[in-house]
Amino acid sequence: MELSERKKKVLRCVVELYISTAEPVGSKAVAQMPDMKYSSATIRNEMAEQTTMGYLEQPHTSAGRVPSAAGYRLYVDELMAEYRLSNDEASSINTAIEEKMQRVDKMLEKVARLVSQATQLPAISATSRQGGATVKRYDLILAGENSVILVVMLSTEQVVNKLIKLPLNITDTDLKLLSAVLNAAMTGLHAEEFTAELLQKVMTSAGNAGVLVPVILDFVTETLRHQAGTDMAIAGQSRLLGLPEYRDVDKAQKVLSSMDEEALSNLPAVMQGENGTKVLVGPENVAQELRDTSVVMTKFDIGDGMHGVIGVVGPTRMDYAKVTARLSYFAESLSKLFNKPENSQLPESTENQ
Amino acid sequence: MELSERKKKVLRCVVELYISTAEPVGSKAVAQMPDMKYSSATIRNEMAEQTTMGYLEQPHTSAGRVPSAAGYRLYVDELMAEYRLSNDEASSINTAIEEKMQRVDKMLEKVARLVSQATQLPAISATSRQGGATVKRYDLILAGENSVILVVMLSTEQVVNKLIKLPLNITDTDLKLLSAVLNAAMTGLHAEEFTAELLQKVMTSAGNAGVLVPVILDFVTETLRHQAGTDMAIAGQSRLLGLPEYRDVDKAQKVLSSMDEEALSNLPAVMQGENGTKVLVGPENVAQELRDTSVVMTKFDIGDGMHGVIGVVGPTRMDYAKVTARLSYFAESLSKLFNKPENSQLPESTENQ
DNA sequence: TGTTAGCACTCCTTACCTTTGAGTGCTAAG
DNA sequence: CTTAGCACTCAAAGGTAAGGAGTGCTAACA
Repeated sequence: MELSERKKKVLRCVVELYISTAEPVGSKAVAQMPDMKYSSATIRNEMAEQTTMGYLEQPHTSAGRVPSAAGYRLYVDELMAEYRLSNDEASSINTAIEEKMQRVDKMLEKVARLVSQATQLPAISATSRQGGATVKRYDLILAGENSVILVVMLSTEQVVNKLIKLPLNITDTDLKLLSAVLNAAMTGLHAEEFTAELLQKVMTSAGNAGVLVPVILDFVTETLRHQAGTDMAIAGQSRLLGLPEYRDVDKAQKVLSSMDEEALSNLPAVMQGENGTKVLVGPENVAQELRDTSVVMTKFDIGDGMHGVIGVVGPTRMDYAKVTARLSYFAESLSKLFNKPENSQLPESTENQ
Repeated sequence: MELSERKKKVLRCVVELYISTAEPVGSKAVAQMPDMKYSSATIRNEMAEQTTMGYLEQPHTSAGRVPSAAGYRLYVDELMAEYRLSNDEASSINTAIEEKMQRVDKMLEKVARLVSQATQLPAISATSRQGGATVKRYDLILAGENSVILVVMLSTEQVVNKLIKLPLNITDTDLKLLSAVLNAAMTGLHAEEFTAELLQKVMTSAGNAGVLVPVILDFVTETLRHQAGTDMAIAGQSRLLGLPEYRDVDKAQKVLSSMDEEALSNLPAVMQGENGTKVLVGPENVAQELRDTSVVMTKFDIGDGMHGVIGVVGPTRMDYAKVTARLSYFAESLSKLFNKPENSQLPESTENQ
């Protein structure tokens, strides 16, 4: 069933007025909108009808209307005007990403912080991967008398290292052998393939430096397992408190602590398969605590089957157009960044001086 | 000037009652405390006197008394009974630390989370170092056709790495030369000593692989600066909202956002030199936003001139005895953990891409 | 038939007033 | 020096009234 043009227009006005004022919207206010050609009485009828249809709600008889979850849904799906980022916004996002992404190990944290800044809402960023990573190569560097640096390159092009202290002296030749053995026997394997038998086999053939094998294996499996899991960061939680709907401390606390906990760590799972930007309006959230909170999230590509998710949490009354636009742009820029490694840091900025 | 025994006893009662009830304390309530041998009238006089002395405050004429900052100070310094952790508490902290500290790069985050759990307050954990780190050695590993792994070992024995993609082919010999040049010219330097002239000099003498120098230099300075600076994590912010003093959303927001921002990143600086556990009561905090919030923090040792700080943020009315006891125990346990090197569970490792 | 002006009605919000009671300071007696 | 007694203070709680934004409905109008 399609709604009439007028219905759509009115609903859209109500949603947008409510988004910007956070107060129930009266027929008069709608009538006063620039290109609204109807009187408040007509709009009153319209709104009454839409209330029975379930798109609007009335807090009490003599109050204005507030969009229902269904109303928001319709708005997001059909009525929302595409928000086009200004060049300023776009380039400020780009330069922010560019500046902050120096250290990848803090990546998630920084992304979350940036997204939160851009949207003025609490933000979450997370990574997850479909399959498991494997090891691509091992290198061993003798560093001083009795320590060796293990450098491991993963199939994801990520490089991790570990400093290992040696109880006894091991020569460079020993390390060369060990390294050769490792690269021959222990590459291309998933976390669960590092078995005790493999350990035995590698240890015996690694000769003198074989004592290092258990430590190395421990480290590698731990790393791979960690890779497979989900890592996440949260930023800007305090922004929630600035919003009128969270003047109610209990409400705010529920939302914030469900962010703190794992309640939202299924965020990447929700995005499984999906592409583009996903909006969960209020009750569409599974978690009970988020019943009157909306979540907007989007995926970005890290390459090699790995992807990340960024999302924000806010009141159902949030500026979906702006938020989705900014989030998508972020995701796009991040994807570019990660998939263009030669270009050391810069995602192609649309139109930057 | 020493206070009389009776004065101390009364003050202590007031503080402890207020800590547990969050309501202004009346003379009657104090008189009813188990070992209080005076009538409410006597205590009334006592409290009136302590009010003029500045240890107590009266929200309004007909209300009970609330400890002032000076009152808390006195309590913390002299009156507070040492809280002894039960075996249960101690061992649960220990097992928590042991279980969670698998990966060092997430260490801060996990410590913060644990501390927050143990104290039921928002917690911060941070690391900082006294001097600045320097680079001890560079290694370059050719990894595939057109990428090279830079491995940098710092004076702190920390190892960091970065994968660099090459636009043109560079031979192993080129890298050997570059590596030699780097190790000769760019070790032992602090972040601020990496000047433009140095860059020029190294670039010219590095021959073919000289193009890599700017990237390397960028990475290294950023890393050193990062080392010198403070790294920190926050957890459990939402717990603040459960406390009656932060029912006022504006107040809560001020505190939370000053945690989010750098306002508290001077936390390690505050601990500079100091040892043991430090309590900052309300206005003793420099930051304006924290005027009616207390901070308790303590240092722990990571070894190699590096130390960490853990702290919690809460209302001036907080259970100082419990909180300081738990915090100290945490710090102690962490110090032990970090200074037991054969316990190989804690590699100093850094991930990079 | 769709649109609009008018109007009575609803009911939340705000302000103001009163009551209540916990807690005080002071005084006088023990 | 301590304590009982008492008048006083003032925030908190509750109740009432005025104000006003917004509605639904009806009737007139294009």
